[in-house]
Amino acid sequence: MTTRRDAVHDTLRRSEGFRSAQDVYAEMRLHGAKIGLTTVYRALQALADGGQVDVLRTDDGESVYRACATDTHHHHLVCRRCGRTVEVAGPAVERWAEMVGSEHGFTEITHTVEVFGTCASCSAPAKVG
Amino acid sequence: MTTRRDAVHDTLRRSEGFRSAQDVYAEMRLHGAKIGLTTVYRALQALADGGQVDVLRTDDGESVYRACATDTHHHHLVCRRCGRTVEVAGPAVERWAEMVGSEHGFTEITHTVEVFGTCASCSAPAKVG
DNA sequence: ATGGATTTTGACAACCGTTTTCATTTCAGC
DNA sequence: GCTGAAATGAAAACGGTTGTCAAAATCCAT
Ligand SMILES: [Zn+2]
Ligand SMILES: [Zn+2]
Ligand SMILES: [Zn+2]
Ligand SMILES: [Zn+2]
Repeated sequence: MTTRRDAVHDTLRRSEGFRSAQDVYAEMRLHGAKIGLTTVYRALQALADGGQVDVLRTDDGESVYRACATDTHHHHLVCRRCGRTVEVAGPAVERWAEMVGSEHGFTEITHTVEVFGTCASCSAPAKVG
Repeated sequence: MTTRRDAVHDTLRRSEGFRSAQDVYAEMRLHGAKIGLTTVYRALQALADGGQVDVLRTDDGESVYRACATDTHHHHLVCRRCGRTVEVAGPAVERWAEMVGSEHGFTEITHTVEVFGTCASCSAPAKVG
């Protein structure tokens, strides 16, 4: 059954931003979960395949996962400092991608769109003393 | 000296789409170039750092490089079958990304946008006989 | 419950793209 | 030519991920 998969999913849901497999694994172990790294990888893959979590690649090639609140197509605005993530819709972008694709004779058009920035609390001046 | 770097850059310029380091290395060796894989990696990194080539990550985590015609900010429409790539501008997307970021209090906003599809010649029915 | 087939698990090893290391080669300036 | 700095590349190390396979858990018909 899917006890482990659910545990992984739960850990992800409790997280604010995108998390790596090793990340998730470490936290689960910290909290006393009895699970192996391999299983975490498998669970995350399965969840991603089933569309229950979103995946993206960090600049250094790590896959990171997130259990998003909405199950409809959306994109992410993520703080490059703390990882805080907000789900954003972009109807204009969806249309633009479709158009740009078909304009050049391409079909079965898909796209990846991610927005990065420094969130308000991270760009606040560091408090001294 | 930039002899090797130039050679790598040239190989890239002669290519239609995005190429991996190992890809570029293999082709250069095929054509008799005396160069090591390490140097190809270093050259590609340097070119990417200098903004002379664009980089993106394939789904399986490989970095691929392309010498684009324009040196201004742009995005790519790439055929997921043959790799044919066309550079596209998206003023609307640029504005949307900025807006979505500042709306949520984010600063120093950047974005990644890639469009994939099947190009006209790849979606043409396979010729039989 | 019981035994056996089936699935899930996880320690460990293999994989693969990339980076580091470091000894050698190349090059610029003298 | 000589010398120090920079570039090169073979080989080893690295790190995230995937494959292997035997053990453990689960299911199911009896
Ligand atoms: Zn932040
Ligand atoms: Zn979209
Ligand atoms: Zn094509
Ligand atoms: Zn842009």
